[in-house]
Amino acid sequence: MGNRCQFHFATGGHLLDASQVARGVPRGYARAGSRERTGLQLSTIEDEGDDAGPTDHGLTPGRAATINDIARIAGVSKKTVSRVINQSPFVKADTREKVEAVIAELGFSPDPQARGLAFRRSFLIGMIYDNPSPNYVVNMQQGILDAVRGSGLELVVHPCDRTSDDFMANVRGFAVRQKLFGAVLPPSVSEDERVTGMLTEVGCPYVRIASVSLDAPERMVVTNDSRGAAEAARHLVGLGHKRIAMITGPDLFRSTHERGEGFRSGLAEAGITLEDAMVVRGAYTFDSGVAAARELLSRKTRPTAIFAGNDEMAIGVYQAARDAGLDVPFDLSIVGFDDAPMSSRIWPTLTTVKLPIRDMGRMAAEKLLARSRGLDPAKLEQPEVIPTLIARDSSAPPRR
Amino acid sequence: MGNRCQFHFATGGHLLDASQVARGVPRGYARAGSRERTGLQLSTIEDEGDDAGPTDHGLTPGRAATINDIARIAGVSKKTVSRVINQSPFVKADTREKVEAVIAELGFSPDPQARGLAFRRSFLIGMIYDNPSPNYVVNMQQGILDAVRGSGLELVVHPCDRTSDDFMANVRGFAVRQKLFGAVLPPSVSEDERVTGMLTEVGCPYVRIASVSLDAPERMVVTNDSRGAAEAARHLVGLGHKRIAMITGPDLFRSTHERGEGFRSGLAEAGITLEDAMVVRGAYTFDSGVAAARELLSRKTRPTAIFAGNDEMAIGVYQAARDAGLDVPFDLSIVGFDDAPMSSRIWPTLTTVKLPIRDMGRMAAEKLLARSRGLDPAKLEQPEVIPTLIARDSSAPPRR
DNA sequence: GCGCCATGGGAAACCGGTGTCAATTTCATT
DNA sequence: AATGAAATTGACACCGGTTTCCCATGGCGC
Repeated sequence: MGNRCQFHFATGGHLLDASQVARGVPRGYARAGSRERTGLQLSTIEDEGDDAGPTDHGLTPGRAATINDIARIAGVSKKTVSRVINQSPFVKADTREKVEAVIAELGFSPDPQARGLAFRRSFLIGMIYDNPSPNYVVNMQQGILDAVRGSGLELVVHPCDRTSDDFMANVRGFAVRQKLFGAVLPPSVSEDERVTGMLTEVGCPYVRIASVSLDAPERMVVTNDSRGAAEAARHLVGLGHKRIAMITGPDLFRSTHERGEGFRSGLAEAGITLEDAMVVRGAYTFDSGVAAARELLSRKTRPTAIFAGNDEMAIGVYQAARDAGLDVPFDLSIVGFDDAPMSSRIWPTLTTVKLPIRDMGRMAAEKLLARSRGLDPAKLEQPEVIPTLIARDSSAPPRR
Repeated sequence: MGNRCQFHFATGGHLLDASQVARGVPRGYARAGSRERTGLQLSTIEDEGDDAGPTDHGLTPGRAATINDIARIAGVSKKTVSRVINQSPFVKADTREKVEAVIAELGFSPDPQARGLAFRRSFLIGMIYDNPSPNYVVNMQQGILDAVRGSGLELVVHPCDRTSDDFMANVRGFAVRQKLFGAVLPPSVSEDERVTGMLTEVGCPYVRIASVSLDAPERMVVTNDSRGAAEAARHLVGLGHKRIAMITGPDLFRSTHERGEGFRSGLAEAGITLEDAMVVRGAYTFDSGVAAARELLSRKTRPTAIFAGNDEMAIGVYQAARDAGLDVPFDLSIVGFDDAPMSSRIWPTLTTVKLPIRDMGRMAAEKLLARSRGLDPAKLEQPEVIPTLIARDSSAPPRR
């Protein structure tokens, strides 16, 4: 077996050969400034090619350049290099240029670990979630990465189980140990006050993503689920439906309430009342959707349209409809929520309410970043995220 | 150019107040050993509750305990504490116990940044991928996390675009800057020799996940896609199909070849030849599946069964079949590959070949970890991952 | 020419760990 | 009891940055 990077030692091997330390990677740096004691500047990072062939400066080849190398070669102290890196305004223009030239030439980039150690804060954003939907999770990750691209920040994923005994200790340990730069909390973790309280206590910045404002604006990305659900109601009403039912999510989720209320009020606008008998609780799972729909469809006067709290359950409704011999959309219209990938592939394609999850992730990360920049007020007061209705083939006027 | 990611503070704001530094978090530690110059022991971490109320030792409250505190209180040098943390065998039993008691009492846990700085290696595992399937990505992340739980390692996700110009510089920058503990490379990144070559060059350990062995066993998790595809072929042959077609993936992917060859040889076992005319290239996307199936179904003698290289395309076949007025499975049997979540929700449910993605992620991470432990040979020589056929409702004997 | 003040820049300590290497103990032997 | 090897332990430098504190410099007003 190859012994590249042997880490064990019981066998006498020793590990992590220091000679294997990586080489430098080129970067570029930005300008601008603040006061001394600037603290935690994120550098603008561009991964350049390997083209910047450094002329020999007496560096050990194979060893990444450090701030000391830059200082020596540029003929300044390391503190001055640090000032340049951190965009301190107290550096004369020509000194700055000289240092930046050396930095560029050697492809120097500051070590995040060393920087983090000195800053008492890492350059890691944690995404802490307890959400079973791969689509949601991946899109949100993408969004967060969209926002941090080039900032030197990285994304650490931390799925967890909110019902587990050690949930709080686990999350706390994660945040504290990693000295997180910030945490992004999607539902349902975002709705857990224990978590936000604990994060505040340990000094970890966070941004919550939820269907209702639960915190200060700079710590919230609010998705107006209620409005999306109302939109769904209007859509069904517009098609001429009167006997309308809904399958809600589990009580545990804030979105269950918002989507329920939104739908109810959307119907109310048209003078239609969502009867209690027409509301069945689901669990945001496929199976619960099947069961709930079966129940609804067995009513003496069955609904002509069903709004499910999420797509997963809506797809379950398809199955119940099939079992009942109902034709979708003519015998039964179905509307979901989320726009899961499946929704546009199933037949008939599912009318649903789409949440721009990736954008939400990006916005959340941008709020986290805003603190380290000039506290961009525009970023901090981003308007609510408005879901959009995507009308597809699962909804149609009720058969007369 | 957009100025997203401005880090300037022209506005004078400075960030991340150092006073926000987090507090300590309780931990426990493990034993075992090696020789001096041990290096990089992963500690066993248990997130205990907040119960370990430390008796006063004159620590600044609100500040996490450091190795210095432990040393002072235990009456030993910090180096000895370090030895205990790193499970060095050169510590007398009673000294170790004394130190461990203090560590437990104060809930001390070593700072990964400081440790990483000294080790010249971080405690981060990078998952570097270019894979559009949320299901694949999330499951693999889960698997990796399954393996690293309690080890103090964290997972940093790094999606990327293999066709991008700065792909290599980007990945290299990531690995070098973060001094990754290791990288997990799922397809298609795992098949890119430029990446593995670069990682080797910069001294970053990695494990590749692919449908064929491309590297030393300790750096490979091999999924026998070929065997899975052969299983699919046997399944269809067993049902009595003779006119069988296949929709392959894009040439770019190794799995395309493996699945193609496996299917071909599976049919060959039964004396059936997969005619070239019955093989259409897809792109692993829904739309390409629809298009490919349309083409196949327009042949003078249309196939009675279609094997698609992945579920996404298989679902596309459903649509083409519907458009052609064919009943699945009686007019046309469909078999996919992956067992995407959608496959068990669509109707008729899709017969498919399931890859234990989560397990694959776990195995990959375990190989990474094995290096830092006692090089568990069992972990390093794990057998191939065998996909399993899941027979559902989309396949049936061909109509007479 | 002198004193003052604002600014640019450097020396040294420090962040919280680990590696090196020598000093101190412990213990079996002679 | 002296001796030498092996087992333990600690002092100190160092990882690669940042912060604190202080000095040097230069322009300006008198």
